[in-house]
Amino acid sequence: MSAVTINDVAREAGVSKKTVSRVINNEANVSVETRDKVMAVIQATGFKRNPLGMALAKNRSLFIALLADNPSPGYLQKLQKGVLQYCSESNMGLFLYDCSYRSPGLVAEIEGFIDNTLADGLILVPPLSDKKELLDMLNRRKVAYVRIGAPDAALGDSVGFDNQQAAYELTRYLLRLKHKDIGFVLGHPDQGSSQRCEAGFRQAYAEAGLAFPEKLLVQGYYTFQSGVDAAAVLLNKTPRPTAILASNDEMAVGVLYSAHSRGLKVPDDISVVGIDDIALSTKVWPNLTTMRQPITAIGYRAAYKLIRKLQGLTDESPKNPEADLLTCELIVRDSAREPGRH
Amino acid sequence: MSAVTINDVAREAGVSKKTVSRVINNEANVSVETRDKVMAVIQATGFKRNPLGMALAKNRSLFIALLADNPSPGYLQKLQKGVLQYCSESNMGLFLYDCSYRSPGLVAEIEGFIDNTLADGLILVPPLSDKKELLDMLNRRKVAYVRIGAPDAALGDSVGFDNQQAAYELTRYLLRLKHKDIGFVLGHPDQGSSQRCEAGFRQAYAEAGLAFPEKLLVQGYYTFQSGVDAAAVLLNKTPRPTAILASNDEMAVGVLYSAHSRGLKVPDDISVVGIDDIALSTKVWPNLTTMRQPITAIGYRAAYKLIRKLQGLTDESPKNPEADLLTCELIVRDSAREPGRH
DNA sequence: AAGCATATTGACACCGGTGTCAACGTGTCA
DNA sequence: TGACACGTTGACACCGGTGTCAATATGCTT
Repeated sequence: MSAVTINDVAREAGVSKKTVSRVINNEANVSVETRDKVMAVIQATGFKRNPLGMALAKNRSLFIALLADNPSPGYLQKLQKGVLQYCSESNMGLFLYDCSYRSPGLVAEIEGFIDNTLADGLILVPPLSDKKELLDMLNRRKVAYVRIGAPDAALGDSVGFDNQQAAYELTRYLLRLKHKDIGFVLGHPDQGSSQRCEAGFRQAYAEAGLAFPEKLLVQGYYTFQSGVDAAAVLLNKTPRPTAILASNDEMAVGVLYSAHSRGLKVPDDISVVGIDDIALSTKVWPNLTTMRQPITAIGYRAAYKLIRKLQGLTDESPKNPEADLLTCELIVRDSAREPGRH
Repeated sequence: MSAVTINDVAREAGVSKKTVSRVINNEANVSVETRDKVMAVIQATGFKRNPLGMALAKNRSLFIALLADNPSPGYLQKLQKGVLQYCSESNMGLFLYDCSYRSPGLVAEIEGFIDNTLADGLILVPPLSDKKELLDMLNRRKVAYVRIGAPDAALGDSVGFDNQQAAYELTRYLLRLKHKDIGFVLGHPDQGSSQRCEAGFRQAYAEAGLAFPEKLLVQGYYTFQSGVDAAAVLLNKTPRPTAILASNDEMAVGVLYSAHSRGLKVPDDISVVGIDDIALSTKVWPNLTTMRQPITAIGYRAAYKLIRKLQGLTDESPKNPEADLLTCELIVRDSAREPGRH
C-alpha cells in the first residue's frame, strides 16, 4: 500500500486538499510558492491521484473501450495496436469488448458493458460502426464515440480510409496488367465498405470503357472461409478468370488457399490481390499484392479524436478533415502478374 | 442520464441506503419482505450499481488487465478471446496493455499502468510471466495475478500446458514417419517453454535410442521472421533435414515460407510441423500438422482463477490440479509425411 | 483613505457506494 | 418474568477526490 492520498499531501504541505487538487489539475490561481511547495511534497511522497476518486467526483472515468466483433483477426490486431498506443501515451485505460454483431441483444449487452465499466468513450469497429440502434443508444446515454469507417455526418465522428479509391486503383492495376476476366469477391453485404469497393471496381471498368463482368461478382463476408468458398465458385467458371480481387486480405488469402488446393500456381495460373495489408499477407506464399490501408494509424487517430473530445479539447487539425480519411497505397508483391505467361 | 442512484432506490422503497446495499450484495440478514420490496424498486427503476462508487468504498475495482508483449499474434489473439469470454460472463472489465519485454523501464511502466487503472488483478503472458522483478513488484503492491505458463510454486498461480510433452510427442510422430534428420527451431532463449520443448525433443530421441542431431538445433525467437531465418540456415545444411520441427506455429509458418521461396515442396521435399494450432496454421498451404494447445481454454481458465481469487472464493476444483496444466493433442494435417516419397 | 476588482485559499458539501456499530423487536431459556 | 441470543435495520463516518462559495489579502483607482 503505497496509498498516499491527497489528504496526506495536504497535511504535509500545510495546505487544504482543495489546493492540492488545484495543483495536480494545473488550475490557474495558485501562487508559485504554494505550487512549488505542493509539488515538492508530491515528489517526495510519490503521490498519485486515485483515478476512481476522480472519476466519481467528476463523473468521468479515464477509460475508453474498443468494441469489436471479429471479421478479420489481422485487421483487428493492427487497429488495436494503434488505439493502444495512443491510450498509453495519454494515460488512458483501454477496455476490450468482443460482441457478436448479429446477436439480437447486442444493444442491451453493450449497455450492460457500459454500466459495468463506466467507460466514457467508445471506439466502434465495422460493422458495429454502422449499426443505427447502437449509435442511438450511445447518443441517448451521452457516451462519446468515434466510428472506424467511412465518414457520415449523420452518424458522428469517424476515421477511415477510402475503400472505393482502393478498389478502383487496384482494379486499374489489374487492367493495366491486361487482365480481362477479373473475379471479384465482395465483402459483407451489411457493411458499407463492401458497396464502396464494388463501386470502385465498376468505376475502373467504366473508365476503361469495358463492360463489367457481372457473372464474376461473388458474395463474401470478409472472412478467410468466405474467401475459400468464393474462390471455389469462381474457379469453376468457364472461362476461368485470370485474376481474383478480394475486398480484403483475409479473403484474398482464402482465395490463395483455394487456388493451391486445386493445384493452381499463383501468379502463373491466376493472379490474386487483396486490400488491407495485414500481417498475414506477408506470411503466405506468394506474398500478397494489396492496397495498404494504414490500419494502425487509423486506430491511433481514432483514439486521438476520442480522447481529445473527452478532454473537451478540439481536434488540433480542424482545417484538415482529410486527416480522418487516410489514403491507401498500392503494395506490389508476388501474387499478381500479367496473365497467360506460362 | 438514467443515473438512478442507491439513494433514489432507498427513498422509493422507504428503507435506508445501507439496506439497499445489502440487497444488491446479496447479504444475509435481510427479511424476505424487505428484500422483495427493494428488488421491486430496483426492477422498476432500472437501477444499476455504480462500479466506481463501489470500487472506491471497497478499495477493489472490478477490472483486470491482460498484460502482453507480442511474440506470436495468433497466440495472443486466441488467449485474449478466452480471457474476454470469462470476463464477460462475470461482468468484469478487461484492460489491455501492450508492453515491451525488453524495455528497461518495464516494471515502472506497469506500475504506472496500475496506478492509472487500479486494475486489481493481472494476467501475465509469457515472457512477462517469468520476469522476477515484475512479480516482486506485484507481490509488494498486493496486486493479484495469474501467470500463463508452466507451473512454478515459487512464482505463483499459473495456467499452462505441457510444452515438453507436446514436443516429445511431435518428435515421436516424426520419428515414426521414419524421419532421421530432423531440424529443430528453438523458441526464445529467455522463455522457459523453449527449454522444455528442447527437453521434449531430446527425450524422444533418447527413448528411440538415437543420437540427437545437435547440428540441426537452431535458435529462434517465436516470431515468423525468426522461423524464416532459422529455416534458411537449416535448408543449407548437407544433408538437408527431411523434416523441421518448430517450437511454435508462427515459426513453422516461417519455415514453410522459407521452403516455398527455395522452390521446395511441402511435404514432398520436406516436412514441417509446429506447436500451438493457431488460426494461421489452417490458412497457409499446406495446412500445418501441429500439436494443438488449448489456448483459448487456457485464457478462460486463467481469467477464472484470477477472478475467483479476487472474489475471495476458492478454486472450485482444488483436488484437480491438472485443470491448470491442460493437455495437448496431435493434429495431423498436410505438412508432414514420410520422407523420400517423391 | 475609501472603494473596488482581482488573486489566493480553505471550509464544506457532494459524487455513489460500503463498513461499523448501536438500537430495536422477537423468541428462547432459566 | 428477567436475561440473553439473534435477526433486522438505519445513522453516520468514510473511501479519495472535485465543485461552490465565501473569506481574506493585495493592488489599483479616484
